[in-house]
Amino acid sequence: MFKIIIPKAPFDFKKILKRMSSRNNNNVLINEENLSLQRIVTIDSQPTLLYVTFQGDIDHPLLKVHIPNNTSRIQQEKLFQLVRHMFSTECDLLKCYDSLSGSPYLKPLINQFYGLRLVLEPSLFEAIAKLIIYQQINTTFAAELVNRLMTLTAEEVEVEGNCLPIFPSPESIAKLSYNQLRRISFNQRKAEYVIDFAQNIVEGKINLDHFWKLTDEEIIQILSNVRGIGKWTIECTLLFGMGRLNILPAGDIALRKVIKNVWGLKQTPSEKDVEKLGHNWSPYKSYASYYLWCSAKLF
DNA sequence: GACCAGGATATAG
DNA sequence: CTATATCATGGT
Repeated sequence: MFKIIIPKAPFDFKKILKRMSSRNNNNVLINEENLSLQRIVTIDSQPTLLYVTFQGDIDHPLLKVHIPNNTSRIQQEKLFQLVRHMFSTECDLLKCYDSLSGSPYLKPLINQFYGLRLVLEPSLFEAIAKLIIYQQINTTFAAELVNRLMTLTAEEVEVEGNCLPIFPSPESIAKLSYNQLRRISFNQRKAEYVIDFAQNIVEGKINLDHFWKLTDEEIIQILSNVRGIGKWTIECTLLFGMGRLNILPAGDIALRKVIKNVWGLKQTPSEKDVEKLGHNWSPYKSYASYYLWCSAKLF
């Protein structure tokens, strides 16, 4: 059993998968040849296999979502909604490109990444926890820390011979001790940030489900008061965790370096320089940030 | 071995 | 309000 979801065109699933592969997350199983993706998502606090394949082409895209056994209608609908959310199927990219293509620096990127959409984590908690882990250290090491964390909490589901790790729930992380994370090479602060954040969620001091109704500014207000979450993490939460469209993490070191190269600057621009460059990318600053970021790694 | 990584905080001036 | 030390490990 499966259901077809029709994303807005243009929609390039190959580029989307390539982007996901470059982030080497162990809890996502990607097959770039079949254009398929598998991972475990949580629906009604129940681990559920998400298995998506792609058919059609960039301008006539079809996402085929497999329906797991023993799921109710309501759970199925939540799963489909999650897929739309994860792959930003409803975003009007043409309008976005129209707005950004005024910049001669961005136009080549739009051609290069045409049809590439934001890829969001299925869970906002997972997105924020990972962002805290990704602060400051190089991305391969950060990905390794995430993998070690998943090994530590040891939740996984076997699917057709493949073990798919599950990113731990807030409850699961909240139970850990700082020393457990230190043993897998978290520094003391990172261990505190991640565990304390999870405890905030468990105790209900922060309600992430409520965030979807809030404006960017209201979310900034709430997250600013959380230890371990600063400007960069908030901006990335809005962008990569929630898919908000007008975010430019101007202080990000990777973004600043790409801009230096793309603009041919002598030295790396400051955060304020980047903000000035991007001030007329509204209301689609997020896709400018995203495509610049992607061009940094050449995926 | 130095220096930097898709930062944040505490502290001092 | 700006400047600086600190974190800790892996890649270059």
